[in-house]
Amino acid sequence: MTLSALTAQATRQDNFATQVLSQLKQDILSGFYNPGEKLRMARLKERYNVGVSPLREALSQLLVEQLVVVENQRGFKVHPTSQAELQDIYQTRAAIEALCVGQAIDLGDDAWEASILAAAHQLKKSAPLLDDTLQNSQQWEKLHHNFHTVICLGCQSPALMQVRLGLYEKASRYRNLWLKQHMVDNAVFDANFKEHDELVETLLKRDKEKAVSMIKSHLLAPYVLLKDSQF
Amino acid sequence: MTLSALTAQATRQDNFATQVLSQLKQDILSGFYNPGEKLRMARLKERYNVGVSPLREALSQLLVEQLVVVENQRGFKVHPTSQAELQDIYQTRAAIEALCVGQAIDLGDDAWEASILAAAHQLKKSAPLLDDTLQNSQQWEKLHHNFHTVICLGCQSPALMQVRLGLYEKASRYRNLWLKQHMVDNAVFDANFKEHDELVETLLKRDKEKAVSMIKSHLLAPYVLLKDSQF
DNA sequence: CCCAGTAATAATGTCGACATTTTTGTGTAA
DNA sequence: TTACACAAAAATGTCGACATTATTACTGGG
Repeated sequence: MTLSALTAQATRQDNFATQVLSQLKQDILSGFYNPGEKLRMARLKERYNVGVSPLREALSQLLVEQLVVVENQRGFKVHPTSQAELQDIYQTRAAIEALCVGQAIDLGDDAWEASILAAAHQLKKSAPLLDDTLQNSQQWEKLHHNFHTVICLGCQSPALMQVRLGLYEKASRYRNLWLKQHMVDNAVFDANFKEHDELVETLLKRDKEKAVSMIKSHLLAPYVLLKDSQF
Repeated sequence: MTLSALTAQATRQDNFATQVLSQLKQDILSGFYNPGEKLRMARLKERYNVGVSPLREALSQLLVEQLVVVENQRGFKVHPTSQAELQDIYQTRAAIEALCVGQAIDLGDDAWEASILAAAHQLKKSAPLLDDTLQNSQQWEKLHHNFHTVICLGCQSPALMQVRLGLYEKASRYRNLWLKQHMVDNAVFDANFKEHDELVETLLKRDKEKAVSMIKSHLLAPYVLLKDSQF
């Protein structure tokens, strides 16, 4: 216990289940495990260097987040993918994030506007690196997500933000699976630099209707690419 | 294991964690445990007749649903309540359910309309019993929730329905805590029988704007009562 | 050759035990 | 009396072991 806790450079304020949760989630979202793949305990124990108890706790949480499924006495599997779920997730995500943006425009203050400009700036600065390594691509995606998160934070609703995050994660799984399959990186989705500038402008002008509409199409753009793929 | 599994009349297709999850959730939502109350393992083991493993799995799931909180090495507590969260939950719930209703009006078919009429009928039939026992009151609340669920099902989005359910549950916790505190039953909230009739009519007419508006005010009505209470 | 029934193998779900940490209780000194 | 240090008690988090259940392999009959 002390051994692996230290080797894993664990903050002592997290228990094993919490650590395993984030690793396991990352592995599922990144496509390390395939949809529907059986998650045998022996293998998981070996990979994450923990016993079954923390593993089952982590898997239980992923169960609620619908990233794994369970059948009694038959263990855990990675949540299967489907065209129907892909569509549901992307469309619902667009609707939810549109809701966030709409409320943010009503409620956002000066600090909100400032944070948007800051996030947009960081995003733009990292854009030139896009064609570079996978790591840079992931870094850009992180900034991209941060940009949208900051916008949504203006809605001032933790509940909405949490729902939004869950949908983002599930969508990112489909995106990652697609990227893995097609051997390209995030850059494919994000040729729309201009959209961000225009979005910022629209938000600062508090043009609710246009901003909501832009967000929806912005988030559904990747779906158009993904929807005809095989998962 | 076999013993308690049988005494609890357990369907063999559910493991202990699943059974404990529903009981524990029910106990939290019903207000059996107080907000912020410490959930000591010894007590939980005794109450639910299981070991720590299934308990921790169930609690892990409630953690994701934000019905409990955890601090490392200090165990689990019931999620605390707050005015801020009360407001966030009720307002977000209204927004989400309005979204469901809006989409349902766009997508709902004949079967959807029929199911609404059926649910409304059942609800109306059970209304006369309202002043009766606590059990009838809970039965009515169940039918009431079913009525709204059926309406929302027209949106044809499992993701949205799941989000909606989570918010309903959290809202119901606040409602139950309030009821417990004020020593009255659900009937207080539901003097609005006419609203249901009018809502059905509006839905069948596909008057989206009016239906969305009605749902919002319908769901926020209890909040007006709750918001000035002490939790 | 293929299928059914059965034995073996493997994997799951649960509990009890142990080490670690937190909390409680007690006594001493200022 | 209050504050602090230290000891005792309790509670948490984890693992290994065990019973139960599912899966695979094998054998014999059709």
